[in-house]
Amino acid sequence: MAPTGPDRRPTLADVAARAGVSTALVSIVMRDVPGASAATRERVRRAAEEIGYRPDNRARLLRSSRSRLLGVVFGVQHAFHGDLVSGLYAAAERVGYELTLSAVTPERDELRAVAGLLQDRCEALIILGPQSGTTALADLAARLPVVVVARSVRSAAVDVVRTADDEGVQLAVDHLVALGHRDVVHVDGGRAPGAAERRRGYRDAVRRHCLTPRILPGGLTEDDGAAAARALLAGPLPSAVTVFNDRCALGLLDVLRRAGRTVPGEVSVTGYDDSRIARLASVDLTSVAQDVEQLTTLAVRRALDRLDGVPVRQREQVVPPRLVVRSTTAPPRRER
Amino acid sequence: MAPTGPDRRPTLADVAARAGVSTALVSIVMRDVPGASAATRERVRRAAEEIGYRPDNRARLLRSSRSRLLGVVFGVQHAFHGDLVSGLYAAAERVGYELTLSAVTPERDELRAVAGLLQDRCEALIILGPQSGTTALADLAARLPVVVVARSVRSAAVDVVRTADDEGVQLAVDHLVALGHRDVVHVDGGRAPGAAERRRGYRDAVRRHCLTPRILPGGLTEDDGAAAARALLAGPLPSAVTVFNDRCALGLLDVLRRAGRTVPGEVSVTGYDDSRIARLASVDLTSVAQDVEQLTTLAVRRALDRLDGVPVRQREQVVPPRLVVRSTTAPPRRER
DNA sequence: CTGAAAGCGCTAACAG
DNA sequence: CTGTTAGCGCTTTCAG
Repeated sequence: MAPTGPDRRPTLADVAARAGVSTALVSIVMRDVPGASAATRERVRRAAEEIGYRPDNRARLLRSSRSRLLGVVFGVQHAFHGDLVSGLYAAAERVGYELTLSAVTPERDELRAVAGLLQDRCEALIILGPQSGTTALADLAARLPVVVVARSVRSAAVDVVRTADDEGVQLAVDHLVALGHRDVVHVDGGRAPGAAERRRGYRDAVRRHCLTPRILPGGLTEDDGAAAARALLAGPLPSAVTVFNDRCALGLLDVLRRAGRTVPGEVSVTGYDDSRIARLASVDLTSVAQDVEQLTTLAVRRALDRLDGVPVRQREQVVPPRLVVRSTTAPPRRER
Repeated sequence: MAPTGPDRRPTLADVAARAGVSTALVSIVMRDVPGASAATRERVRRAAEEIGYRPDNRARLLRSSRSRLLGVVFGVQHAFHGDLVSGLYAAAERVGYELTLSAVTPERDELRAVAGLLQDRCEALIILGPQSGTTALADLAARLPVVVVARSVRSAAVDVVRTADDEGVQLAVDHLVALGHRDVVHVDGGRAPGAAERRRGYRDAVRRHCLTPRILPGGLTEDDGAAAARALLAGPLPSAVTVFNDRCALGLLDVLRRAGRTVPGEVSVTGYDDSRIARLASVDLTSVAQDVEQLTTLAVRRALDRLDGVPVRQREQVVPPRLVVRSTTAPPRRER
């Protein structure tokens, strides 16, 4: 017996009528722009309050040419994307923009996620670690500014904001070598975003130290790390391992320890992402941190610059990573 | 020197002009509703295609009374919320609704998340594991249908779809007792959504088996589990532990194993959520699974029922959980 | 089956 | 400082 009454949501006109002014005035007051006396302002505000008025975003956006809306495509599974989304909200708010989110799920691919945002008339798109191919992204960028975060894209059409992933792994390797390790293996991320850069960073760093690179296929999940650990256990253990990301490192750690190998006693291990899990007291994984604050701020700024037609020097902005040393790395055990 | 040309996005009118028909016809064709001949349909479609027309959601929503939009509030940190969002997308699509997401982040509270959705003229709200108080939710429900997922709320105003969390822990306890355990401890979730129910389920089950309940304060993160494990290690170890959720169980497992205790040799452990992490080969945690498909389908359906004024029997819909037995539970070691 | 016309709720020019 | 006047792009009567 729900009263399905005529309780239409109050509109600008309702407020105007109640306050005895024109709708335009109400609009001015609601948007906090100059053009109304303090007295009127107060009266309008009260009227709006009394009837529980809330501006209609849709109508507002429809009317104004700029929607002040940024579309964000993110993977609902990726913990790191969660961090990025948090940062993006903050960054967007600082510049007076709103975010509309569109998730990529196992059943909902990037194409669909993007399509939804396009219909919402976002001014620009920020895509986190996209899986789409370069051409698809370029096509998209022909329609509106596209900023890709946390993945490098070889296309002049899209902007990229990413961490210097090669540098990140180099930091890890340098740290291990400084500790005295001479036998450092890398477990990679396969075709995941950033994996190629990290692999390269590893190779460069190892060569620079005149050591022999050895790369094991990994991936981005704990299972991939576990598999890599089993491969590692099949032969003589290296003294240190740099792993593609924290999740993978976790799986690796787990299998290693179950096999009775001590970390960092027999093997030192580094992860990547400085995720919450790495910070856990019980895990306490040495890891490479990405600067979320920086990444998100730059991404939003770049989107706005494109919208404002600000000339842009570098299409790709690379943010330096930071090594967070914890307890999974230590000097190698002396064997003699 | 970006050509800020007059390349306005094509509108209905543009398509109409190109196809030599009226805008109304185009609207009909684009929405796939009856009222146009196959020939016209084809012609309009081609015209739209040629100029790359995309309907403007905002305008569309503004004009039609029903937005066919469901607002979803979720925690960007919670892995389980990610699963729920995936399910909600699918469920909404099946009934011809769209989702608009609004994230709760460390800096963006539920209130803000909800405010954003209200402005977007969602028809109803689906809130995942809300932290808001009952009164706040009730106030909200006075404005539009509110469906709360994965938390029970004592209010006649909002609908609830949740797992029978008490039953879930009971399943775990029954399983452990069946294995022969007589000393089962529960590590709880404090004030987290569902924690009270799980505590109660534990207590009931233990009493039913004529055992003595013992509850340790826990929480929802790995660190909480680690702390609980340390507390546990301070005294004689129980033979089994049911933990509030998988993350917490993970932290507990880790500390236990580092202390040299074997699982499930000395202690059996169960988690809750059947998260990806529990399924990892290297973790392989016995856990209670929530039926995401069911939860999300019911949530969407309930929202629609409210919108359609369908009379509703039970405000709260409770979905049975399922125990997934893995390798962290086994018969207790005989001690004599 | 098709087209003309009237708004949805709001903002942006103006003119008073 | 205030009010009037046009629409934003679309859907929806209602005639033809």
